[in-house]
Parts: sequence; structure tokens; C-alpha cells
Amino acid sequence: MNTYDPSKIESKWQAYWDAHETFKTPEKPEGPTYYVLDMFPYPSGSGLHVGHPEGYTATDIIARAKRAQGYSVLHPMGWDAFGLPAEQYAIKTGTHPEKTTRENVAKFKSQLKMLGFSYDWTREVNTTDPEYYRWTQWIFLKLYERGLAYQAEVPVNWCPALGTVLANEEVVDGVSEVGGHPVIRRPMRQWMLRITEYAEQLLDGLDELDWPESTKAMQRNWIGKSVGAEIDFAIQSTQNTNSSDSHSHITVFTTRPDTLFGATYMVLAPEHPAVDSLLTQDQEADARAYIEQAANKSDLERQELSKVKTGVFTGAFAINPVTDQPIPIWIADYVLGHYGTGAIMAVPGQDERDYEFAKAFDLPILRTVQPPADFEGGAYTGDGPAIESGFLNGMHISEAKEAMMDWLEEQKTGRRKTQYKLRDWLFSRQRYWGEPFPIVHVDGKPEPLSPDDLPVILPEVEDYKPSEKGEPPLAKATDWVKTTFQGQEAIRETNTMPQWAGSCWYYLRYMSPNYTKGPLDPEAEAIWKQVDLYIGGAEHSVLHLLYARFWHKVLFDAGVVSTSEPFKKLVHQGMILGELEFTAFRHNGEWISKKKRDEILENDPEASIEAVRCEEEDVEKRGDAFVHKASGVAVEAKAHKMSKSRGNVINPDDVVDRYGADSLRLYEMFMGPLEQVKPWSTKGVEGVYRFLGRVWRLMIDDQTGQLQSSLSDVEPTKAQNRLLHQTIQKVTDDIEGLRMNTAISALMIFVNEANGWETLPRTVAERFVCLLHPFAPHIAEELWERLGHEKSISHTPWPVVDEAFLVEDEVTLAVQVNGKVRGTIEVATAQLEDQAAVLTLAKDEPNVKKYLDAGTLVKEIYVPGRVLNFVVK
RNA sequence: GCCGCUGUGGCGGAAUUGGUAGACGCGUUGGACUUAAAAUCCAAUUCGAUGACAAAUCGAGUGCCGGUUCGAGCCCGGCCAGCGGUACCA
Repeated sequence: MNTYDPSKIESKWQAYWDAHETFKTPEKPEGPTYYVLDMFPYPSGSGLHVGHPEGYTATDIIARAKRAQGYSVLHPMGWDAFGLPAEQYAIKTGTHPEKTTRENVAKFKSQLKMLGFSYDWTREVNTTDPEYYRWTQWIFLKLYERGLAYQAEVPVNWCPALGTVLANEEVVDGVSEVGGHPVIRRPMRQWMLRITEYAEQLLDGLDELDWPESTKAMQRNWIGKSVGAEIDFAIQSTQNTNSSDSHSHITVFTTRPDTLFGATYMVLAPEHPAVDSLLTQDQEADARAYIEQAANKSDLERQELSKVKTGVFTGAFAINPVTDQPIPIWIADYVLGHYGTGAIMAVPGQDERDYEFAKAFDLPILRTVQPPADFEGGAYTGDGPAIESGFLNGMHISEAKEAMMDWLEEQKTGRRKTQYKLRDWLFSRQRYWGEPFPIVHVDGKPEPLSPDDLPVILPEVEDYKPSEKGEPPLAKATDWVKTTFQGQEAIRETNTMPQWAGSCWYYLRYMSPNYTKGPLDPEAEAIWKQVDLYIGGAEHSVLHLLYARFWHKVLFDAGVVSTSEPFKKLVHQGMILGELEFTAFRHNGEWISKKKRDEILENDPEASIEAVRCEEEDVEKRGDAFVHKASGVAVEAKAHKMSKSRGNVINPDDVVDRYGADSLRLYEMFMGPLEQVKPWSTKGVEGVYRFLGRVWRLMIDDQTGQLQSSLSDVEPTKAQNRLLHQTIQKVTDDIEGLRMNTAISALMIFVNEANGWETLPRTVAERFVCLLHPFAPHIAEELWERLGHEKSISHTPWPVVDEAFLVEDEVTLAVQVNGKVRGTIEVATAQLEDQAAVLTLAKDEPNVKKYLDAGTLVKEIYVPGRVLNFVVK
């Protein structure tokens, strides 16, 4: 083995690491600790795609570098293995999901090992393992005990095709996120978690987190805090309402109490409980028809039809508490039943939606905030002095709000109120492959099991389908369902928990995966506390990350953990797209430009347009666009998402086969910034593969397989030391900042330079290998061994920068005239502070002199060591 | 619409604090080695102009328009485009 052959060295070192438990986490860490975590994968049947190794390589580099820097590192991996695909496969084929899961886990694990990640595999967790989910159930009991888990009959998103209820977050555009099946609303008895109780804390906690701004913004948006007031509107008594159980008043929520004088009508959601009692006889038929219609609309229809406002008058009136005037009460589906009180005061003068509705139904519009003179729109939502508003007149919005809320509270007809968009978490699913609830029902009343009765193990069932009625598959395990509780007959809860449950706390289990007295060992918790760095996809910005924060805060309040947030720093890796593709378009046999195509499609979405894939050599760049050489039309140049149907999927196994794991790792890190979306380039992989070949030949003579004769035990020269230490500094800083692409660039610069050296001092070579090792661990181990070391490089201390070597004798200084560089001068480092000498030197530079002579020197600016600028007129 | 992010060569991207724009890699071109090819190595490569060649010099240039500054890819104001999220949340 003389030339660089990744297939041989990679399997060799993977076997070595396994045999020596090289990456075992110290049980009793000394010195600083570092917990670096990947979002654990759902082990799907299709195996790893190239997106997985991106984040995993980044965390692995951090883990390896931190170990070398003397940290005790916790770097584990596991499986988020409950979930729909295995269950649907079971429904189709009858294969037990446990079997599918076991096989998929084995496949994933071997693929991860193939990439050389330094996980401590002795800490592997699997959410479907009864010894894991017993603690998921235990945490549920904690939630129950603290009043945070309850049952409710709620309208839920029922998906007939999947046979289950979905959380709001799992419904996208009215269809299921998984599979794209239609979803309808239907009331069912469900388990709920009171996440709303933690809304304020979940919001506040974000401020202290080192997370992407976009993710924090999404969570803030999701929690949706609004500060305002509740206002009670009395119902005007009339003889002709049709019900006797009359509501005496209706409460609305508003963020604009300052506009109360402009509230000219009121709107209830069709689901509002007071609707029945308000309808007058002449309005009843119309109103009931409308309510019926609204109830039957799916979410999708409600969204599609939302362009036009619809509604119906109830016949009843409410009294505006500040004007004492009666205002009509309407029903409309633009008011949501589940937000606020399900009723609003409509202020068409200052609210776009109310304005549209008022226009459509000819309701009075009153402006109570003075818009600027040039304002032309309908509703004015900006600031201005209050008008037509009695005691508020002249006040601006914020002042008027306070004054009105004070008045409402004095009158006892309203109160300050904070409202959240966040709703309680629908926590049950009618599925088989999930955690059973530790709950039994005695005479219809839920009873929590004792922690000693855990785990409640998933029973075997004949088939995995839910019943027609929507009963969960577990209901079919009749022997299991029938049980006793404290001597009484009882039936078990047959719902299971959603997939999010297991991932809400897995990062805690890694700290003490075999602990039997609780979800985690308090001693281990005291050591690791929280995740220092968490890397995973942005698609989990809200769901997983919000739910995990919620559970963590509950566990904090319960005294189980000592920190209030689970993930200190969070980074999302960007998606990897397919290779750049050029597409030309043809319409009726004629080549058309991309722009033309868009125009045609806009007028006629059905138009038949042929997309023709072009090779790179058939296109050229002209101006801003790429042009098809043969026809001269602009083509589309785009990297597309990888997909089977497009045929642009890159399989990591193939890349490893051809170039090795080190090249795949290195390439994925070299592509660009971690967080960024980036197109794949197979040529790029070849580039880093060539780099590793150069590294190999820098130290190994590929004729003989021996160490290069240039390698010797000599003292490094000044220049060699400088380059080495520059590289150490750059690589160390860049790893810390997760700038892997520029760290690799620094390694390349080193090798390019060192290739030209007659001798390569051994100490320099060794330290370079140390720097390379987190990125390309296999080749680094092999070179380290060949350099004569017996112990793995993984435990070799990280090279330290010696600043003394970074100092140069001479620096090149740019000399500008009027901000343009006109020449450079060499200045001895010692002389840099001597402004007069530097200026003299600069003025003598021939090209600079030319410009100085052409005008009058009016100003000299010198930033020592940086730049010199002459201003000439 | 609203929120967030991003616009730099033929391509992926550097420029960490306002101080020589284009590091590093890909591609391309030329050369060396070779009977030849592969592999490898060396050199050039933002665009344009001047230059026989070269050295060199000049002009333009970081999505667009304007501003601040001795100096702007970076700061400020106004746009445009793309990506992601969200959408009657009162």
C-alpha cells in the first residue's frame, strides 16, 4: 500500500477505534466538559442521504478538536425510531414495526460508522426501547401530576387516510404534512399538554440563547404574544330572540382598546357559544345555514375562500360600553373560534379586515385616529391623534390605550389581558407505533399508573390499522386493554404518544443511558447540565425545539434538571442541493427564453412547454444570464433539491466507495458555510480527494511506501514555523467559529507551500497531521502511525500557537492616493511605528510619486501596519 | 402582506475590527513528465484598454440608486431580485 488508498486505511482505523473504545466518554470527567449533539435521525428504510453527514461531520470535528484541547466530550448518537413510515409499512406488509426499525437502525449505524464519526456508541439510545420509553412515560406522569396533561373533547385534525389525529403543525395547507392527505375537523376525546402555561417562559428564555435569529423569530411568532384588553359588551335586551338562556354580555379581546369609540359592530366566530341564544327569528334560518356551511368547510377551503369576506347578521345588538350606542352583532368565519374569546369588536376605521367586511355588508365606518393628510387607504392602522373619541381625543395610540384600559377597569367593563397564539399541545395519536400512555380508565375516569408499573409495554396486535370509528390499533389488543387498577376493573388508554415525545428529552438520556432509578442520573446531570452545541435541520425550528424546551422547563421546575434551557447554542446546517443544471425551454417546436416561458405559463398554466436539459458546454454566460449557444435563448441555471423523480440524488455510499469517507467529510465541509444552502459538485469532491493525495505524498513516498526522505529531525526554519503557526491559529479559530470551509483552505495553503520545501521537519509534519485529524481522521491516524506513534492521534494534545513565530520581519504596506492603491512598500516591522520614515519611503515609491507630483498633497493618513493614504488635490 | 436570511469572477466561495476585493477549491488555457494516455507537477486565469512579447500601467468592478468617510463588499437611506417561514391571531 504505497499510494493513498482510503478503502484500506478507513476500515483499518474504524476497526481500531471500535476495538479500543477510543471515543468512550469519561465517566468521571476531569477538567472542562463539552456536550456536542446531533439531532438524532429517524432511521428510514432508504438509509443516509448526503444531508446527514453535513451536520454530523461538523459536530464530529468539534468533538475531536475539543477532546484534543483537553475537554471531556459527550458526543452520542441514537434513534428517533417511533414514527409513521414503519407503521405504514406494517399496515401494508404485516411486518412488525419493531423488525423494520431494527433493520433500519442496523443499516444507519453501519453507514455512520463508515464515515468515521467519533460517537460513544456505548451511549446509543433508541426511543422505541422499553427501557427508554419507560422514562418517556415517567415524564408524562410528571406532567400529569403537575396538572399539565389533561383530556379534552376537542375538534381535531382527523386524517381519514392516515387514520389518525394530527397536531396543527402536522397539517400544511389543509393536508397532512406526511403523505399530503386531506384533513377534516372532528371532535374527539384527546390528551392535551398545557404548553400554554409556559408561553411566557418559552418566550423569555429565547433571549439568552445563542440560536439563529430566524429560529428565535419563528418561535416568538409561533407563541404569538399580544398585549391588549378584554372588553365586555352588554347585549341589548329584545323580545324576539329565540332562546331563553340569554347571555347578558359578550367579551371580546382587542389589542387596540384605544379604538373602542370606533367599534361600529361586533363579530362572532360561527362556533361561538352565544350564537344560539342571540339569533332572532327572522335571521335564524339564514344564520343557521351560514354556520352549517362554515362548519363543513375544511381548513383548505376556509383558506382558499378567504379572499372574499362572508357573514350573516344575528338580528341582535350589543351596547358599546363607551358610547352606549347599540351596535349590530354579526357572525363571520373571518373571526376564529379558537383565538381570544372567539368574538371581536369591529373597528373598520382602523382595521383592514373589519374595513373589508364593513364595505361588503354596508356597515358604518368611523375613523377615530387622525391619518396623515396624504393618506388614501381604507383602514388607517398607523399612529396619530385620537379623534371622535371623547376623553381620548388628541392622545396618540399608546397613551390612548392606557387611558382606555384604565377607564375600562374603573368601570369594571374590561381588563388588561395578554393573549397568545400558542395553543395547548394535542398529545395523543391513534397509532400503534408510539409510546403507550401510563394511564388506565376506571369508570371512565383517568388514573395515572404508579412509576413502579412502568414501562407499559406496547402489546402485540393482529394488524396495525385503526378501526373505522377512529379507535386506535391498540384497542384491538383486548386482553391488554382489560386490566385492573387498585383492585378495580379498568381499561387501558389506547392512544399513543406522538413522535415528538421521545425526542423531547433524549439529549438528557445520553448523560446516563443505563440509569435505572430515573430518566437521568443526577450526578451525570451535574456534570453535563445542558447541550453546549446542537446541530440539526431548520425544519425543526418550531416543533421539536419548542416541545423539548417545554419539557425541559417542566423538568427544571420538577427539580429533575438544573438548567432552564436544554440547548445553549444551536446551528442549522443548510440543505445540500443537486448539481447545477441548465434547462432550455421549447414551445411549439421553438426555443424560448426562460422569461418567455414564465409569461406563457402565466397566461396559460396548461401550455405545453418542453424542458430540455443542456450540458455545460452548450451554454455560455452573456450579461446576467446563461444562454443556450445553439439558439441564443436564455436558459434556466438552477440547482434543484435532490429527489428521486429528478434523478439527481447523491448517495453517500457511492461517494465513499470512490473517494473515501475522509473526502466526503472534507468536501461537505469545504463546500461553503455550514448554515448555507449549497449545490453538490462531484468535481469538488475530486478536488479535496486530490488534496488528500497531496497530503499523503508530502509524507509518504508512493514508490516505496516509506516516509519521504525530505522528512527529517531538523529544526524548522523561521518561514516554516511562521506558516505552521499561522495554520494552527487559523484552523483553531475557524473550528471554534464553525468556519470549516476556511479552516480547510488554510490546511490546503499549508500543503501547497510545504510541497515546495526541500526538507520537512518532523515536528512541523506532526503538528499539521494533528490539525488535519478532526476533518479527515482516517488518513491522519494512518500518517500518525507511520510517523512512528503507537497511540491514536485522537488523544494527542492540540497544537498551540506561539505568537512569536507569527511576527514577520517585514510587511507589505499598500500606499493609496485618494483612496486608490498606487503602489506598495516593504517596511521593516520594527519601523512600522516610525511615521516619518514610512511616509518618506512611501513618497519615494515611483508610481506614488507620479501622483503626488501631479497635485498638492493636502492630507496624510497612516494607520500603522494597515494602510497609508495621501489625499491630493 | 408581514417576519427572517441572502445577492461578490465561468462555478462553490474568501476578505473575522471600514484599510491592497476575488484566498482556497472547481473549471478553463498553456507547459513539463510519458512512445501515448492516466496520474502528477509547474504557470496563467475578474472584465476592458495600452503594450510586438513581457514587465508594467490605466479604467471599470461586490444586485440597483443615493449618502457618510481620506478610504465602503462591510456603515446609513431608498429600491430590486431570490430563498425560507408565516398568513384573516383582532
